Amino acid sequence: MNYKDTINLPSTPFPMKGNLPVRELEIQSFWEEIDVYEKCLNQPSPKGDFILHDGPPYSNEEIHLGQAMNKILKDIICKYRKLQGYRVPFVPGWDNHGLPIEREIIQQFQKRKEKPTKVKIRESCRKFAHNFVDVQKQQFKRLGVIADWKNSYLTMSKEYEAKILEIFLEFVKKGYIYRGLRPIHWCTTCETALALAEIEYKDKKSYSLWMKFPLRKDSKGVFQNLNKERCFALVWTTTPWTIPANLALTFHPAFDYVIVEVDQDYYILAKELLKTTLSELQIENYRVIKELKGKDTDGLVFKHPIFDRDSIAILGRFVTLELGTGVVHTAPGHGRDDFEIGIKYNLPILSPVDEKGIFTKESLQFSGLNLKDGDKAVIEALKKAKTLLKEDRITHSYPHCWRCKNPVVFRTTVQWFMKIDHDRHRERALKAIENTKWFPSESINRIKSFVESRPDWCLSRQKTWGVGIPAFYCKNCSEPVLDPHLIEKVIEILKNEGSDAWYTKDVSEFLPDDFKCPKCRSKDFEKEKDILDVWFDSGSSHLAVLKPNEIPCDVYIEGSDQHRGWFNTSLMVGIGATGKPPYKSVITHGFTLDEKGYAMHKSAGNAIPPQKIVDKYGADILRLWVASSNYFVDVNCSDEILHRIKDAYRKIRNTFRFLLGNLFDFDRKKDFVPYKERTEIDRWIMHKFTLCMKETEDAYEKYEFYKVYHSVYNFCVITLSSFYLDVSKDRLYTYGAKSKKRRSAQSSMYEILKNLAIILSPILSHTSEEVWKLLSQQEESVLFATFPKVNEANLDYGLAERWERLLNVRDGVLVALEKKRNEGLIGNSLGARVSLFAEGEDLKTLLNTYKDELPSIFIVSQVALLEDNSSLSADVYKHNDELFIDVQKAKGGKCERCWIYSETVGKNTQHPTLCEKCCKVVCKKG
RNA sequence: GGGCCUAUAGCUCAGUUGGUUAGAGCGUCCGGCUGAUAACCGGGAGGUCAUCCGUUCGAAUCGGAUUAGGCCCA
Repeated sequence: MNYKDTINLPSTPFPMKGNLPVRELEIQSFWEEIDVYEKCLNQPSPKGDFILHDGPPYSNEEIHLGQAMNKILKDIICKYRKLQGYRVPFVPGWDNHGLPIEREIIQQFQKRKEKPTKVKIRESCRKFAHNFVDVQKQQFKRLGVIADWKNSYLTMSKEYEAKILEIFLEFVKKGYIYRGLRPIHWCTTCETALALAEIEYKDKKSYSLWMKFPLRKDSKGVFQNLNKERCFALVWTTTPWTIPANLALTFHPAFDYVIVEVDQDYYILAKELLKTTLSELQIENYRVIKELKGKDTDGLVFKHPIFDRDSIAILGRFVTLELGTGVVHTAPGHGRDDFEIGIKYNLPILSPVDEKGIFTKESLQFSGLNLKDGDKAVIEALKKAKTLLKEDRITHSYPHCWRCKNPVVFRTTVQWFMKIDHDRHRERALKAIENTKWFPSESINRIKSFVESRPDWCLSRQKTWGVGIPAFYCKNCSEPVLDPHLIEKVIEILKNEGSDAWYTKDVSEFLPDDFKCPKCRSKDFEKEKDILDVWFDSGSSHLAVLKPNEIPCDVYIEGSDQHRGWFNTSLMVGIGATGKPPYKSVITHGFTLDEKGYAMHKSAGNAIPPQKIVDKYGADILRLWVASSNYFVDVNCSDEILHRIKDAYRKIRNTFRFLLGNLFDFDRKKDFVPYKERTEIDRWIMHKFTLCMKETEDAYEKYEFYKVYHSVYNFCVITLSSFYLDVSKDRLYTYGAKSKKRRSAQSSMYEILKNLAIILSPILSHTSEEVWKLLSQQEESVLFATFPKVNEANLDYGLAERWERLLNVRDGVLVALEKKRNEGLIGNSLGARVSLFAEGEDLKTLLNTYKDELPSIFIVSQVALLEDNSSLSADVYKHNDELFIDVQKAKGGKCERCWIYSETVGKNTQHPTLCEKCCKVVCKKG
C-alpha cells in the first residue's frame, strides 16, 4: 500500500512564483471590469467620509520614483480607510500650466525656426500637457492605485481655470490685491522677464572698477578729526551701468573695517580685504588709522561718485569678504539684496532702465544710452569726477538668458501682489497651522517659520502658459483696472470657452460698451499680458476639486519641499478666499535617494524609473518597498534593497501559499472549530496573531506603514513559518483529514490567512486579491472587506507566558540537536530522542504538563523527562543554567507514513511499517 | 551662508523616562531535509551606535562642535 496517498499534503493553485508583471495586469483588468472604485464608494460607510486630497503632479514627463512613492502612499491610506468603513472618494489631479512645459514648447518652435503667437504656444502647451496626463495616468494605474481616474482634475480644464479666477476675484473683492515693485531678472534682448529656471550661468567678461565715494556727513565722528575733504569709502563693482542707480553703501554689521591713510587720503574698507585691495590698486605705502565694526558706520553719508546726491551707509548681512572691499555699492532697483535692503531702509527704488535696456530720464545725463554705451559713459563720468581709482576687466560667472544666451540684468518692475498681512491673514494662517496635525510633528517648524516671515505673494508672471490675469490698462494713461464686475464678465466667458478666450478675443468683448478709464475717461484699453503664478493654480485645488463640506479635508500628503510649495499656497488661498484651512492633517514624505544616500536625479544617472521596477518585479514589489521604508525621512532605493524586498515578498507569498495549500479541504461553514475548542497551540497562535493585528492597526493609524510591514513580516517568518507551521505539519499531514485536531489547526490558519490578506491589501493589493479569490469569500474583492477587529477574547496571556517558556526550551533543544547533527549522530530531527533534566521545579512542572506535546514542539520522535541527572551523557548540552539536554538516536523503527520513530512500528500485522497512531488513522479511513 | 531634518550590523528596522554583554528579520557562511521543493528548517559569524568633546558613578539615549547627506532659502 502506498501510504503517501493517505496523508493530507497541501494543494493549491496559488503558484509559488508570483509572475507579477503578468498576473497583476489580470487583477487590474478584473478591478476595471467590476469598477472597483465606484463599488467601493457605494458600500456601506459607517464611519462617514474620509478625504485625501491629491496634490497634482506636473504633467511634463514620465513619473519618477518619488511620484510613484507618493501615489502609492496615498493609495495605501485610502485603501486602509476604506477597509475601516469610511467612504473614500479619491480624485487624482494634474498641474498643467507653467514654465517647464512652456519652455519645452518654445524650444520646439525655435528648432523649427518658427515664431508662434501666444495662442499657438498655448495650444501646443495644452496638447503637450494632455499627452503626459495620459502617460502618467497609465503609469499610476499600473501601480495598482485605485482612484477616480475617469473624473480626475486638470488645472487647465475650463472649470478649473474659471474657479481660479473666481478665487482671484474673491481676493480682489476683499482687498488683498495690489500693485507693487519687484526686482526680477530681465533679458533686454528678448524684452522679457526671466524666471530662475530660465537663467543659465556662464562666464562673462565684465568691467572691474574701484571707486571712491567722498564723505559728506559723519555725525558720530567715525573719521574722527580727519580732514573730511579727504575721507572716502572704497567701493568695487562689475556693473558700471548700475552706478546711476546707486543710493547707498552697505556694510556688514559684524565685520571689522579699517580706515587707512594713503597719500593723506583716508579710505574705509573691510579689514580682511585691505591687503588684496591695496595690492590691486598698487598702493604700497599706507597706514591703518583706526579699526571699527561695520555696525559703527551707521550714520555715515557719502556722496554719489558722479551725481550731487547722497549715498548713505546702511547695514546688511549679505555683504561677503570674497571679492571687493566689503563696502557694497547698493542700487535698490538692480538687485535682489539691494531691493530688500532698500525697502528696509526706505530708499527709493530707482530703476532707470527700460525694457529694451535703454537708460530713462531718471538716469539724468545718461538718458537714451543703451547699457553698453552707458557702461562707457559712466566710466568717463567717474574719471571726470576723479572718483575712479582703477579700471580693469574680470571674467566671472554671470546669469544669461536661456533663449538668446545674452547676459541678463536686474530691473525693478511693477507686479500684482497678494498682501499677506491684509485682514490678519498671516495671523489666521498661523493659527490654522497650529490647529493642523503634522506628520512627522517636526514638520510644523518648516511651514510655520516660512509663513511667519514670508513676503507678500507676487502673483503675476510674464509668461504665456497659464491663466491670464483679468486686468485692463488704459492705453491713454496706463491706469491699471482691476474691477470685480469686469472680472465677473471675464469668468463668464472663460467658463464656456476656457482661458484661451482671454488671448483670442478682442479686449472690447470683455468690456461694457460705455466703459471709460476711471482716471482719464479714455475708452481705449488693452488686456493684461501677465498670467497668474501657477502656484495660485495648485493652491486653489481644494476649492476647485472638493465639495464645500469636504473642506478642510482629512489629509494632504506630499514631499517635504511642499511646505513652501503646495501646503503653503493652499493655505494662503484657503484662508484668503474662505477663511478655512484646506486640511486637518498634513503628512510629509522624504525624497528618494540612491544606495549611497545621494538624491536621485535624471541628470546624475542614478534615478531608478518606477516603470522599470514594475516591469521587472511587479507593482506589489514597489509597493512593498514603499511600505517597508520610513518615509518620514528620505528613503533609499537600490538594486540591493529591491532584492531584499523581493526576498521578503517571496517569503510572504510562500506563507500564503502554504496556508492556502493546507486549507484545500477546509470548508469554513462545516469544519470550523470555535476558538475555545481548539488545541492550545492553535489558541496560542491566535494570541500571537491578535497582537500582530493590534500592532498593525496602531501603525496604520499613525501612517507608519514600515511598522505594519515589519510586524506582518516578522509574524510570517518567526512565528508562523519557523515555528507554528513547521510544528503543525505532522498534524496537518498525518492526522485524520477530518479529525478535530487537524480542523482546529485549519481553523486558526484560515482566520490568520483571511485577515492577513485584508491587513496587507492596502500594500500588497494584487497579491491579497489573488489570495482572496482562492478563499472564496462573500465579497468579490478584498477591497470590499472589513478591517479585522481585534478580538480581545483571543488573547490569553497566561497561555502565552507558558508557551514563551516552552519556546525558550525549544531554542536550547535546537542547539543541542544541531551539535549532534554536526557530529553525524542525526540528520533529520525526527531521528532524535531528547532527554531533558530540569533543575528548577517550575521548569520541571512546566515540562511535565506539556509532556505529550514536547515531541511535536521540538519535531523529534521522543522526549524523555529525567528525574535525576545520573544517566546524562558526558557532553550533555546545558541551556540557561537550568536545563540539561541530551540527544540520542530515536528508539524503534521509522514509521513509513509519518516518519516518526516509534517502538510501536511493526506491532500491527496489517500495517507492519506503521506506528500505532498511523495505523489508527489508516484503518479508520480504510 | 541661513532654516528644518537625517546618521544604530551589507539591507530594512527595534532600542521605553540615560542603567549589565546594543536586538530582530533578511542577506552572507556552514549544515539538515527532500511531504511548502527555483521551497522549508537549524546553527555560526557580522556593530568603536558617523566623528570628536562634554555632563554623569554610568551615554546609542542628554548638551556642544565637526563630518556626510537631504529639502527649502540666500
